[in-house]
Amino acid sequence: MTAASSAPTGSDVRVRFCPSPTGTPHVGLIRTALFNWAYARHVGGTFVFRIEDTDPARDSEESYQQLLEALRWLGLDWDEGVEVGGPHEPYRQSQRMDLYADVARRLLEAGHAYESFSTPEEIEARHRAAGRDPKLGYDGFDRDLTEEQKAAFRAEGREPVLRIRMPEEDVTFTDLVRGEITFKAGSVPDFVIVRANGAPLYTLVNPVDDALMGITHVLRGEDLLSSTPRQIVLYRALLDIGVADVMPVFGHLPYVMGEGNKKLSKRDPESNLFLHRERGFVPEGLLNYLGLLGWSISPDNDIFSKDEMVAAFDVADVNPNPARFDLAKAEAINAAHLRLLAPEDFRDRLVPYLHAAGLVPVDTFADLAPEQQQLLTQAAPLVQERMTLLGEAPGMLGFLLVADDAVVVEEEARAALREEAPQVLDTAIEVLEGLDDFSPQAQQDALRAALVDGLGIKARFAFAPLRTAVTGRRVSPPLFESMEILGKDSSLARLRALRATL
RNA sequence: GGCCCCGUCGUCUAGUGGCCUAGGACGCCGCCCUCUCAAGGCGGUAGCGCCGGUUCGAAUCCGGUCGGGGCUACCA
Repeated sequence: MTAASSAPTGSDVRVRFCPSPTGTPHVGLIRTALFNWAYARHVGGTFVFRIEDTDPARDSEESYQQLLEALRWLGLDWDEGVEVGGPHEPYRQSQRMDLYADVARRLLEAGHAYESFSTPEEIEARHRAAGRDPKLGYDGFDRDLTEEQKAAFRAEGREPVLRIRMPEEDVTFTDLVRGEITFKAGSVPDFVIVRANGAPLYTLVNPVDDALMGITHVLRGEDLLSSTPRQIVLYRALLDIGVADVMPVFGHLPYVMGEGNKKLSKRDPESNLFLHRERGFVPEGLLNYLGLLGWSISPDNDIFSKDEMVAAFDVADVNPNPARFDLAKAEAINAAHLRLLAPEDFRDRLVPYLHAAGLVPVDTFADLAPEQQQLLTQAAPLVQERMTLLGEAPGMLGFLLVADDAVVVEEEARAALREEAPQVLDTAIEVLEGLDDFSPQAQQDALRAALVDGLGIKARFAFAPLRTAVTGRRVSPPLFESMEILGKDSSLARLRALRATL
């Protein structure tokens, strides 16, 4: 038995992203969303965003909101689905319960599903009694119960679950990522689609909605690979009773791994999309990195934009082996995108991070006072190619945004001061005081003449004390440009302040 | 245990029988540049899990083996 696979192409392609709203968005989940989105955009198809909230015990509204925010932040727009609507509303499964009840009833009537009264304990007991492995799963005991037997069970107060009858033959399908895959007959037991209390399960609602929404390509995580034969069998039943029109093709995307050799866990902070955002990843950078997990755009380039990815992406090119989430590489990719940003764009994106650190009173550039706007416009270009994450902005630019007497000289910087520091500072103060032109070039010319040529101190040691005095740090934006932005008075005040402590 | 997936530098990958004495990126090391740190430039480090087979020729095809992973719920 082979799944039909005359896969639709071009604008007929319909893919979906259908997360359960549980917990915080996981980078692996987002990678799945990205590949679905990119594929839809690449072929000019439709990207559907559906929510699978059929587990009241685990689903939360907060998590739902986070999913929306995640996709919006990354710019993964959807054509149909929650919030935007579409021809197959509603797009939250919790609002589609009568649909499932109706399909389940028809499946039962058509004989594809049957009522099963066995408890897990009874199933296991039967396996033991027959000398079989008790972990074998459901044994098909209730497949052919008579009406009398069912009535007897009900009389005992039992309510049945609904199970799908698995065929006595192999189930084969062609995976877009992995090629042909066959599950041996008998290896998948009859599975439950509706609980005894009437609540439909994922095994039912996922294929039913895919069918009802006309999904043509199911691109999802590798963890769902083993449930594919059940889906295909159910899909055939849906085709039979007229609920489905086409069998979708499947593509199983490789896992995103964490430390060691295990799936990146939801408990692992690296899996948390928003944590990356807080640390200062830009959407361009994170998206690029996620795109590299299981896919590559070309043999000799790793840096690409969303548009470039859309132009090049095809699921068929996805690599089937698991990919390790490497934060160091992700950050390097992010740094590359930071450098690619237009100067004003980069500058604007700094503001929320400066605000979070309490360095500026508002969180958008437009709301900043004119003086601060001007300062940032001058300073941002000095740090654009020195930063990996936007979250480094407070550390890099903080000294420009605090009062002269609020500069904190870090221990590391003070410890690096050498014995000639007092002399260097005295000389520098004298030289700079006499300067009318406070441009970086003028400062440098004058200071070099006095410190390097005059005192015979190497440039790297001559300027270090000034850097420490002005910025409080051992590492900072270029010194002379920084002093220019601060202005002569402020710069001198800081130089004198450090000198006074030596 | 059963079923299924996966196996190229430390990591992400390119590679679809000869272009591969295996290319790129991150990391790491060295040098250059340099007011710090970056960026940039140059160079280096390091890999086809193993064994058979097919072939004139295999990272690429086949078989086996070993290793890793996932699933095995009235979760999704």
